[in-house]
Amino acid sequence: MPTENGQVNFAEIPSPSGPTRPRDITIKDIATELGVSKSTVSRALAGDLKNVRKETCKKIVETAERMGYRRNEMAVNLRAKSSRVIGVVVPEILTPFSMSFISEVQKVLRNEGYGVTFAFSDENPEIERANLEMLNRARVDGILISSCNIFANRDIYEQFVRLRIPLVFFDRTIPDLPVSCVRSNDYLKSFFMVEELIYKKRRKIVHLEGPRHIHNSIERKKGWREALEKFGISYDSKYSIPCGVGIEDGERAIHEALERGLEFDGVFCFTETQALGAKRALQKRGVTIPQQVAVCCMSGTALSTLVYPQLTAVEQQVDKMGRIAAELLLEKIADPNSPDKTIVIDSQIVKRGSTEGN
Amino acid sequence: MPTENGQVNFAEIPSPSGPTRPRDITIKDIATELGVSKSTVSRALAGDLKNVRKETCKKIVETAERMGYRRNEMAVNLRAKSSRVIGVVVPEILTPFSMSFISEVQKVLRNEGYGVTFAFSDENPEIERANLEMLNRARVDGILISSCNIFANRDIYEQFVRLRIPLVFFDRTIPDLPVSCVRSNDYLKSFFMVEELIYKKRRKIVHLEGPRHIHNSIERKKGWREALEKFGISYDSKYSIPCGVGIEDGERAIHEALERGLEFDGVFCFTETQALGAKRALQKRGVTIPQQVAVCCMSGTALSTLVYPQLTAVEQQVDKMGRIAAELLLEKIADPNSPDKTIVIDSQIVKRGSTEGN
DNA sequence: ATGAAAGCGCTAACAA
DNA sequence: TTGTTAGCGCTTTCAT
Repeated sequence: MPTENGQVNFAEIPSPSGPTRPRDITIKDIATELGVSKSTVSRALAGDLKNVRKETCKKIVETAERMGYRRNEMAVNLRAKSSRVIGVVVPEILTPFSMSFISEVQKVLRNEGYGVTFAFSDENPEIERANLEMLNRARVDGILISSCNIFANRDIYEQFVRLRIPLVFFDRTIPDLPVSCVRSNDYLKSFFMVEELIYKKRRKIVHLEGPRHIHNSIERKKGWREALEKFGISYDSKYSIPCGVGIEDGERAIHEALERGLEFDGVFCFTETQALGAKRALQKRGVTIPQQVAVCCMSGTALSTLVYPQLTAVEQQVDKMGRIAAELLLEKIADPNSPDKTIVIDSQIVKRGSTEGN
Repeated sequence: MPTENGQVNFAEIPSPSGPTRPRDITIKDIATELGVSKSTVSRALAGDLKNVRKETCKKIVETAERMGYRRNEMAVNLRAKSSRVIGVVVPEILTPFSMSFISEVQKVLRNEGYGVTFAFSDENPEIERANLEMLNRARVDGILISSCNIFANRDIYEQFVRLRIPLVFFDRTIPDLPVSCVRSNDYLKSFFMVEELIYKKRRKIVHLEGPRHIHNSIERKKGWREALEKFGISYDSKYSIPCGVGIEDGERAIHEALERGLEFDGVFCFTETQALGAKRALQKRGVTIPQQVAVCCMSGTALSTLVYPQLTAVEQQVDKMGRIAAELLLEKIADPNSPDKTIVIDSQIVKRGSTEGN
């Protein structure tokens, strides 16, 4: 419809692409609406009661509300040179360990006003690298990472350290890197678990080793070996089977062991996923668990009690690890020059026996 | 150390707070270094071969590399008024369902150059609301959500629709909302599962109902009821037990049923978490599963086969749901006026029987 | 093929 | 107490 002066009123013509997204309200809009300046609005909205009259403040907050103003974090972040986002990088997301960790970290950091974004490496250093680069471009304020490989991405970790991007490792840590980290006492826990199996009359205990590119493998193997020795069971390399960390890896390892005619009445796995694979392999062969063969691993959480009732396990205190990791990171962010800390969680060992029946 | 002209060279004085984070390299730095303008650098880095001489381009890309330039996404996003981030909101993160979904969505969207950020509602509408507001302030380009309550946050969902922020619901959808959504055919799958139990000679099948505030509850209950009717088992309201979605809820419901002396040989649960609770309750009472009582639920993924071997389950095709959800969202982002679609996944029903022994 | 300048939305130093 | 102004790092007209 033409207006009085014969001009076409564009507002009335539906655009060919239909209705479009309404422009967001900015502080400038509020300022114009009230006839004050942007800065005053900014100050009022920030709750700066010292520098803006209470009355003006109230007025501004109200109109902001009314107009549906929502602060544009992108602009704030650009100015502040800080994204208020923390990146969390985990090697896998299937086990309760990862989930509980993520959940706890999320809780702590959100509470401090940080957004949390996750990246999953899928046990693949290439993907881990891509993820780290992505987080870096996004200018995250810090990174929590459980590495999938000691060697492969060391150069990036070091680069991040040089760039002074706060980095905290958890669970799968990297030796000799100047960063803070949290991990559990792998040696102690694995020693304890194998000891448990022995108390349960198992003598021929296979160990599905973790791969060399994961630091924890060594400690856990040591725990297994020394527990055996404590009870006079001499080390036999046939019983230590190198094995990847996936379900299929665990499954294959057990199949092969059975194929080779290896005799065993217990399996101590490096990961929960291996344990699941081992379980599957044994069940396919009709071996009952834990009657004929006991399977054990270090598990994520109390939830595991329900989920994997047949597996003997020592629970790691994942939520504690999550909380500590988050706090270490916050410390580094607050003061990049604060000293690095390594925290080993081994205070309480929570034992859980496998359900005998089902 | 004073310089030649007697001035103090500040660079040599360690700041009291120790070394500080080196300033990031910007396009301006590169421009100055090469004596060209910011615009040229920007163009070259964007690979605009039509508007910058090949030679200049190469020179710029090289120095960028050498100086360790990393594009500042925050600035890009502010200018583009788009964060290139998608938010995913899920009610819980314990079950394989959520994990698989997240994993799949992540894969698809990262591939399209989007960052993905997750928020967990913990089955609490207040938290869900807070999360949505947070995502909104962060100006996410779109949101994938599985709602934790049909009623509670309807106003926000509608607000998002009005603001034309692309929103796609999955699994737990909301009736009569003008948005795209993906879900499974709850009726069909639950009918099928109960039918399975009946084929296995169960006649007294308890249903742990989902709460009224979740849409899927109704369909699943209907499936249970009609499967019973198909086999001439008449509906008895005592066998339909209202129940929350948590592990504890399932546990409590079964305890109470046993307490009341209700006789049953099967339990059909609304959620996996309920099923875990039911399992725990039965085991505490020494009831064997599935010999005395069969427990079943709709489960997340093939992983469940390993994780919950005692539970009969119909697998939802979660990865497919994830892929479709992501694609629907991308469609909406590309064209906000594209028509809403509702996709019901029911093509294949994957059956899985419970392990009898262990 | 390249440069100058404006502007995304916000905050903060400085001025009034 | 409030306003003016500059600038965070980038892209993109428009001019050269």
